[in-house]
Amino acid sequence: MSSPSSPSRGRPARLDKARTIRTALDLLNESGLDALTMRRLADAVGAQAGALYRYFATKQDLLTAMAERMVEGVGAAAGPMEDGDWSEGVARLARALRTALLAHRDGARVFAGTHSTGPNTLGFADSLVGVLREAGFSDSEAARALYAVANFTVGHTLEEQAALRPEKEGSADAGDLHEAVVAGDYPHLAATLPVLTSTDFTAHFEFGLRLLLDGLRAVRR
Amino acid sequence: MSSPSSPSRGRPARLDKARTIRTALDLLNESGLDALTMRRLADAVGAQAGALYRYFATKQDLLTAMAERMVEGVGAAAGPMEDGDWSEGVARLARALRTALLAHRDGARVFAGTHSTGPNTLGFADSLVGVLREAGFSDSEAARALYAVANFTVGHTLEEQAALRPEKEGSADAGDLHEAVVAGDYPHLAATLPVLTSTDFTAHFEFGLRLLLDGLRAVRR
DNA sequence: ACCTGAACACCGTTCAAGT
DNA sequence: ACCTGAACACCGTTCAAGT
Repeated sequence: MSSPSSPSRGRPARLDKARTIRTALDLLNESGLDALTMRRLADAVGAQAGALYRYFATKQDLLTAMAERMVEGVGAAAGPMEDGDWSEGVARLARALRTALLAHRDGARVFAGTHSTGPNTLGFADSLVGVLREAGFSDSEAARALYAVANFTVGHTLEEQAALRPEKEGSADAGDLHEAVVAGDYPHLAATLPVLTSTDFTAHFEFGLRLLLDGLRAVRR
Repeated sequence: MSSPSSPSRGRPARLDKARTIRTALDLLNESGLDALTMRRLADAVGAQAGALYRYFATKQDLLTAMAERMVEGVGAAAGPMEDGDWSEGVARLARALRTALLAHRDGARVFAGTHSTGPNTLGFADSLVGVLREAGFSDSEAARALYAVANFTVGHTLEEQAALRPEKEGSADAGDLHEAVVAGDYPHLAATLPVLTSTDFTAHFEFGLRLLLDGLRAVRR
């Protein structure tokens, strides 16, 4: 029933999977994904790097477990769906996903780089598809809408966290964009530069989300 | 006028930036992003790893140059915009971006991980914003639509290339998803499983793109 | 001016050996 | 059963020295 260890005799296992994942997420928040190494995680958890491989076959495995834990609870964000405002239900789920990813430094990068099939990730997907199916959308419309909303949300949050990252000498930021647009021949970008370099990412996200929801309204006829 | 080198006397520079980028993209196609190391690239180009740093300050710099080169020409995809079908213009640009990313192994990953302010990237952005502004959209609508379309397209293609990647023992694929959905309690995912595990990514992409375009139609009143 | 050679400070992963 | 210690085969990056 329990794996990889039962609470049997012998040493009581100084390492356990859940605590290791929590520590890894703390480390992520403190130092970012690039600084999250198996050696540093082992240090933080009080063990040697090799010991981590008893619980995670690879680093990718660890990252998948972190991604799964990051989206805990987002599937419940649709709320009680009695009144049946499907578009508000979808919006709430999309916002909850973005919020969950934003809650951890480089959260979107971790999530985009993994493919969890755990209950949190699948629970989110099931909720979103469920809201749409119960609103009368076909199976294929609902499934494809899930992908559209999820891919937009992850793509957006990837950009958002990249833009908010402390620019470490040479990595392009909003200032570079401004410079390049002014220097080059981009009349339309120049005209829209204030919006393009705006840091109101919530407004950008809500605009894209509205496009998708209005598009879904049009699909339903 | 020329940097970092003028065609002066001395050795004629066995390395040059453009050729190095081309070789890097070839290497990417052959072996994927994880196998693209400065040492292997140096090998392929007939030099020592350290020599690459005369042309690229960091590996991130190289990746940015690769991303910029990958999207060469996508800004011209809107076509001659006399007739003024803005939605077809936007659609063509989005499709051209996806196609350009798909043309290189891990193309979306490289693109998502960088922020080029080069002429190809900005040319694409200027074209997309231009199509919308000339169709009567406001500056902020056009700018935000650019982000929505680009973030969706990159997010989608990231997923598409991840799904198509050769599954190397343990990385989740469509089979794992099927298994997890059937094993767990996900009624809506179970019902839509055939669509969810479909590999017709063009259909998925076109559906999401249509949502965005229909949403934009609704915005314009 | 351009590149080599060699080093520095790391990585992820494996596995015999200890307890 | 669980973990350590040490190794293996790498990394990105720097920089004196050569030509």
